[in-house]
Amino acid sequence: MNVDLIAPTNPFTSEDTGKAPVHQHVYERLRAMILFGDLAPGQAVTIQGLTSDLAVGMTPVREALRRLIAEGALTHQGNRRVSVPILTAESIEELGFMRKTLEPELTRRAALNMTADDLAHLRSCDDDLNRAIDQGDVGGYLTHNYRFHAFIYECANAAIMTATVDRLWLQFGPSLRVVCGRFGTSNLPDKHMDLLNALSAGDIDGAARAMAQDVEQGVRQVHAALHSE
Amino acid sequence: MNVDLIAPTNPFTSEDTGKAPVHQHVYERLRAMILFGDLAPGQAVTIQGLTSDLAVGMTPVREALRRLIAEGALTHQGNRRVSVPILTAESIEELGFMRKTLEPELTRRAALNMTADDLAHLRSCDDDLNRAIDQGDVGGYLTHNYRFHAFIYECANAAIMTATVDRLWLQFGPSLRVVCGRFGTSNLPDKHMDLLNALSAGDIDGAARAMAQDVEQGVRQVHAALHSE
DNA sequence: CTTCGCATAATTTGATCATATTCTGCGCAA
DNA sequence: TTGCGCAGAATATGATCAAATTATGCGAAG
Repeated sequence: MNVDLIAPTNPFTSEDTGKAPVHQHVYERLRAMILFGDLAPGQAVTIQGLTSDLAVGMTPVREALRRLIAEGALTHQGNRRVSVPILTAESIEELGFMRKTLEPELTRRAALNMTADDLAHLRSCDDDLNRAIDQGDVGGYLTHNYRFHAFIYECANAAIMTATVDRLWLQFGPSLRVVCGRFGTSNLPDKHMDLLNALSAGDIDGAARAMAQDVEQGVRQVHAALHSE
Repeated sequence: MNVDLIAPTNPFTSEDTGKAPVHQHVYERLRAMILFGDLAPGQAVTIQGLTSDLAVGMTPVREALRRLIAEGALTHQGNRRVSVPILTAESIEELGFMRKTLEPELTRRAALNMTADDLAHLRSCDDDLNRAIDQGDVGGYLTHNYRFHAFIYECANAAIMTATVDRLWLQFGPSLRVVCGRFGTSNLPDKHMDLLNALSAGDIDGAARAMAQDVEQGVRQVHAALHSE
């Protein structure tokens, strides 16, 4: 969702801070910006810039950054400088291997737990996704594609594995945005239809296979895009 | 808690004050304590306790804790309370699946890069490990077992995968200590000999298989120990 | 006279600490 | 048993110090 970066002294904002800690707010904000490509690979992130942009103290900002660095979403670029990591071909290959291993397994486990309501919700996610693709809405594509996958993994009831995969997506995010920005949303085939059909039919192996192909496609596309220049 | 401020075996004690940030020192200290079982599962960790024990401000402590929480080594126990996580049977199974998937792959990649010097060093690690086992030195066992595995994965030249596996070990650490404390070091068979032989012979598949069996044994042991009570 | 290079100054940024504020949990009393 | 208040701990801010990068100015060479 889009939250306004401006108007930090809005009196209505004091209500949302009453429940969640500030550092978590900062974390979620930055996380979304990274995951959905608002920050480009290589872009520098400064503590004091965030404190003034978000109108919060530096301690919450520091904690959020430390957390994101630990998750691989940001890196300590040399001397006291934090930036969005630029993926090398080797990094993409590693992330790809782990994604191709873990995400089909999560899909398998999710298939065992999915209710009819879950499937319906998943279908609506995919509809939103296709709508975004048709409209060439890159941000919408990234958001809904993530929600589609994240919802499946949530159904797997495997917190640690899901958290691990989430980290992989965080590292993929900025590069995915670059790919989409370069080629648009027209050439973004996915295996979501196969996946939904397999899940509906209770075909666990088929669902896992469809997910593996979906991941394979995404990884291949990013790899090709970042190597064609 | 028992935290000695002076580490005689630390080679960086002479010049560390001018080079490394305090929060990293705190992080590494806590990380070692968790990894090698100095902190028991369920044990609470307070910010103010660490500030007084380590004689540092609370900002570095907060950052170190936030980082460890992000890595899964600590958990936010309910409201504003941090503790060492207690692994459920499901968590162990998840960690086990990921370890059994990733660590053989890292072994495979390491086998391609290993030099004779690397192998010699690995052998010396294993010797230290066996010595610790013979002497019933639980702390030494945990330390050298970690070093043995960590060195292999370092040779794989796969930073992201290695970091992911490191996180898994961090989550396993405290429970491993419980197992060793309960059963001692006598019943700790490993497949390190098979692994070393396969690596020496250049048998990549054999090395991966030995690693898979080693991980399988460890996971099974922890699972059994934490379920037998 | 202009331009390049190096040394020094200034600004920016990160790291740490001390302090204030808020929230949670526990004990005590009714 | 329930409500109130107090102690303790965590969150958040601002100030201060250190380090690094950038900006600037002076001198020498072409």
